[in-house]
Amino acid sequence: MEAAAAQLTELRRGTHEILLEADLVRKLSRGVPLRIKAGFDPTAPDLHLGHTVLINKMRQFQDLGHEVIFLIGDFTGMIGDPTGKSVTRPRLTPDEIAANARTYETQIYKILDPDRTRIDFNSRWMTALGAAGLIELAARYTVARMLERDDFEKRYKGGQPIAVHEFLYPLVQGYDSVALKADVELGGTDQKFNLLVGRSLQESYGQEPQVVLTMPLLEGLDGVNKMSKSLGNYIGIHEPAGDMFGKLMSVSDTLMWRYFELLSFRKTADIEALKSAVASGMNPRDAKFELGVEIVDRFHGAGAGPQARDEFVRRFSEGQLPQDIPEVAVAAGAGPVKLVLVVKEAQLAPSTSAAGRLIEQGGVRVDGQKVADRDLKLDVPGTYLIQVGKRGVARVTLT
RNA sequence: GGAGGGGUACCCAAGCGGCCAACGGGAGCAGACUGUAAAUCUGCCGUCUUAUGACUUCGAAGGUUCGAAUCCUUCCCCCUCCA
Repeated sequence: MEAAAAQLTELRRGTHEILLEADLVRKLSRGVPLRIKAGFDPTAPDLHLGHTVLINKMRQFQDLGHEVIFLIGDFTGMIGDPTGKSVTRPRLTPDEIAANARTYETQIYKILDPDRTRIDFNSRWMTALGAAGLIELAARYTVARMLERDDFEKRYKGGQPIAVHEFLYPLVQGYDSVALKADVELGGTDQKFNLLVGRSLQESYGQEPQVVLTMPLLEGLDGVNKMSKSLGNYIGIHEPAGDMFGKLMSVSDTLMWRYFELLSFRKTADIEALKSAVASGMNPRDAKFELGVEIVDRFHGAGAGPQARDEFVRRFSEGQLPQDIPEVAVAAGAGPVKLVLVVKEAQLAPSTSAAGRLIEQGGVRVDGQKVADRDLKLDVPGTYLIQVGKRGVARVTLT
């Protein structure tokens, strides 16, 4: 195992905050593998790159020789992390939880080492704790300290309701650390309060308090908002290699470095070298290529990255047609059909009106020829190569 | 319980009897420029296979009117203040 100082340098990368860093150094110096804990929602996982920031950090701990616990909060899921908006969630059935856990596995093992990952569920100890245990747990924290959490504080001062059970969320999450004897707990910056409760509860139960390490929320493709599904500015880890690569390429040069920092497994020094190469004339696009290749390789297997890059160059830099052109059959009936209808039927536009607009704007090509006439009709039967915008292509056969 | 404000297209937000398919901004899409960068500029941004046309849309349902997102009635939902 590497020296504590060397480990710390890597661990600091991309990290928002480490509390307390001195504690971490002390723990690392013992040369014994540490227990790293991070909690996840039991609801159906559909991870995007934003989520992987935290998982990457877990991976980093693994690479440094530590033990990682991927904790699924099936018990806390009943409470729902308090936001003031969310209502208590219905309990998932054991089958649903098991299914979600399996989905998690297929996703996280693209990043984590299965041999050094433990998946656990907090219902394991929370159910056993019972009502009496819960009361005992609740006795270890005060309302005043609970109200330090800023959304509680805001709601309390603002006269918004806070249900009593909402206080249980941080307590249960903290108790997980007690049950697991966690050395370090990872979480997003928004988790800071909950993570700190864990520290305090561990002390109360006579344990050495965990180190809290928070990771920033990754900016989405727009570079402004956090990456999230609802904002549509995300890259899902299940997306096809081509889409994944393309989306990474569309990221701004500034954001690219942020992605390198939080998503790449390259050494920090490598990234610095790349940065100075770009500063002295390297095409930023080529640096971005490297990022894209690394990420696509990770989620689609070695080799998929270079392939996606080559296809990207062929397709967009050289303007050639893609390797695989979807074949679409459209039943057109008798006589010539309007192109707008064909475009709609081939799912290249949501409606004929939209297809018409696209034609007017010069966004539609048939067999490579730009179409100018909105009312253009195609002969039936026949096969046509139809292109819409930069991305939409299909070989459409009319019958 | 009392007083008041509001619900408009993906989001924010004008409109308050006809000129409204509905101002403006954001997002999105297409085009130009490029490294499919970003930024910028231009255009589009309800639907409909026959379109100076029809149909659907302004919380819901009714009503008044030649004509309503705009007026009236009832209902549903949000928010603010007082108790």
